[in-house]
Amino acid sequence: MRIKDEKKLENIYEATLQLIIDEGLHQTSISKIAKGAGVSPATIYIYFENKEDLINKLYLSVKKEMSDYIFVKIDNQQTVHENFVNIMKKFSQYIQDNKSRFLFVEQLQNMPILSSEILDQTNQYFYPMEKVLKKGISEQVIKDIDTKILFLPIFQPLSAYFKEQFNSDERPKKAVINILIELAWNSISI
Amino acid sequence: MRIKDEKKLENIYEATLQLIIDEGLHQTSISKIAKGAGVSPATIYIYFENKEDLINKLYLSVKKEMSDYIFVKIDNQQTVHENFVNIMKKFSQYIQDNKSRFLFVEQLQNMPILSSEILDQTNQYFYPMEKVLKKGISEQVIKDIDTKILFLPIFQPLSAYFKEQFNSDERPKKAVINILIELAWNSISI
Amino acid sequence: MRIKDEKKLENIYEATLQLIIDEGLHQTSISKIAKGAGVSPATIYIYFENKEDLINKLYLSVKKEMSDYIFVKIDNQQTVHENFVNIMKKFSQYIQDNKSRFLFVEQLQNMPILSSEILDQTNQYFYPMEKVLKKGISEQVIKDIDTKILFLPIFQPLSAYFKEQFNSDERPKKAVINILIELAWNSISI
Amino acid sequence: MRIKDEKKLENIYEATLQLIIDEGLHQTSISKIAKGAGVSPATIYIYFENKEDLINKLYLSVKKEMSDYIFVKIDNQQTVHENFVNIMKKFSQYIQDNKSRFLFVEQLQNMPILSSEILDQTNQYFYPMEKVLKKGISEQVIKDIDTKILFLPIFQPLSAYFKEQFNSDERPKKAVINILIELAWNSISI
DNA sequence: CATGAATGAGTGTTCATTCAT
DNA sequence: AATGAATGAACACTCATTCAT
Repeated sequence: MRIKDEKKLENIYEATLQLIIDEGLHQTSISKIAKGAGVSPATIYIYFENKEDLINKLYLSVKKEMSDYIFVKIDNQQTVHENFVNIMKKFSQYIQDNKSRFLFVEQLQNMPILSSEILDQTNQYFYPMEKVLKKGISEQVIKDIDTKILFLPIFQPLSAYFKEQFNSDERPKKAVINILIELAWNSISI
Repeated sequence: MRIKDEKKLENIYEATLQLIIDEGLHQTSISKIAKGAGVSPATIYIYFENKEDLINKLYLSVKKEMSDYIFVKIDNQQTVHENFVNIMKKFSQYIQDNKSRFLFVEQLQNMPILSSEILDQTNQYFYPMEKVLKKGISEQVIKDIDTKILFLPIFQPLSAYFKEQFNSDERPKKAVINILIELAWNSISI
Repeated sequence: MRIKDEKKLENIYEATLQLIIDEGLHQTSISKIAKGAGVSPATIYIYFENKEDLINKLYLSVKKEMSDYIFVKIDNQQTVHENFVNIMKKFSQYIQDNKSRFLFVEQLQNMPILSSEILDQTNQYFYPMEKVLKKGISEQVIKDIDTKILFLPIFQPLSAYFKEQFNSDERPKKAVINILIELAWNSISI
Repeated sequence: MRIKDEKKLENIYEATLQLIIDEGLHQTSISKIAKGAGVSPATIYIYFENKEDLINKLYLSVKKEMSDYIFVKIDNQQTVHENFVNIMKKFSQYIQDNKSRFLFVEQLQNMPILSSEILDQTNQYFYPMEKVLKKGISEQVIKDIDTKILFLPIFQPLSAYFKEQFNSDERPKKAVINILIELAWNSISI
């Protein structure tokens, strides 16, 4: 028996991601993915149950990679503000280094193709930031508001900025990123 | 193009919007739209060049309606803060009263099907808010930052909140909305 | 608007029938039918809901044509035996003149693709023979047995004979046909 | 071909038979058979040349089993009529005890997938009945007609009855079976 | 202006079969 | 002998669009 070719799986993921950000989900067909990955359409069905399953698993894998990068070793010695800024910088760095992965995630985020199980799972990936926020609340540095709500002014403006820049083929500006991080802090801090 | 039957156009728009939010763009076919609108597929091609054109025009029309509602008569007698809060309340009200229109706009926002001309045009609809911000800046109530950037912490967190609530079939909470408006103001004010 | 082309429907029916008797139902694909009928696969879906619907409607139409031919004007003046023999001769004649239609019906007869509604409907087509049998029973010429049961020794041996001959590419023999008709009468008569 | 594992062959046969009567030939794929038999698709190609070969060999094997059961020890002491009735009862008994095997045989009987060699071979299985008929003819109990023709009124009506009952999920009735055996005898006897 | 008929090209998925181990 | 991986070709069906009326 032949053994599963890990490279093939990687190729399928990569082709899917590229197609979705280039042409949109509704133009991304299995046969295009197969062509892009250099495999037969039938091969995709060895690795995934169906198209939906492929998209969901890819989404999960990208989100995991993303949060692994962003939340690597948070220094407990640092102040909450320092923690906050570091995470935001990592977040920005990841997006700039992984434009296509970021755009992929943003495009799929609110689409019915993603199962709620997958969405729940990915939300948990951001737990480290939650911990920092709770520490800030207990230290009375951050407003005492449900952390789920606090996440919104933290990540949404910055994400939207990157999206806008990428969609108009402009490079995100360091100065603006810093401003947005500061505004986010202004928003949530006491 | 001369339009004979305004009602037909309305039906096509309505059917398209419903289908897109119910089943997603990639399940929304011309023939389904035609069936939903009670017209022939061929009729749609009298009103629009092609599917893309239909989607773009619908997007534009919804955005226009939205901004018309939100920015109706801004009172120059009021303070900048009052203006700001009023606009944000209108914005929230519109979304709650027009859930499907809002979700439609959000779903399409980052899709390649929208032409950049359309996106530029819709951005201009938010000019009235820009005016308020500029007044605030000159009065040294609001931080002196490019208004385009200021828009991000203002609208993104609130929009994201509504999306999350709607997608998980929960009603948006008045208290949370007020908090988010306040956080937005904290973010941009001096 | 174009009007439906009756010739196209005829072509689709004919192509389907030929394919099924030549290659069997499980080799008869929509695209082969389309090719055979000189239309696009999509066109078939204008005339029929799906493949199953096409097969069922074709089956119904052939059975109808068949029974219309066989049971045309049964002479009430004649004896039951004369009626019986005439019907059997017509039956044999139809089969010999319409080999492909007969084989089509025989091949589909016991397949799950036929809905029970269709089978019920086609059974009713043989009502005229039932009338003759009932007359024979009341005249004490034919055994007093449920007509549904009587149908079996009447039609099954003859049908099987034709099938065997056609499948081995031999012409059915007049003498054998007459013998089988006689045996059928021997079977059911008192 | 040397067969290592007799159990595997049995499983493949059984899975094929079940699938064909449950879902029909055109829904019965090699991979479904493999799954049902608990083997790899590739394994099936060790035992059989291809799908057609598998179906033909299975058909042959079922027919053989069937005739072995029906024609076991025909008593030469008994009259022809007794021999006839006994065979018919065995035939009926087998069908009732082996509903799925019977339906499988009937479903395939007139399909192009069966090779003519196979069909010829299976016909020979019914030679014992032929012997009885010939004895009856020489004793002038049975009409002097080609035995191949005599087979038709003997087996066809009864088979058709069982098919009808099974297909409409009704149990065959003992009384009807006996009537049909009697009608068959009426048909062929002098 | 408006229509339903018509279509070639495409969809996601499964097929019978072969390959490499 | 036996396997799961792999595949090109096919499947039933739908697509966005155009045609003829």
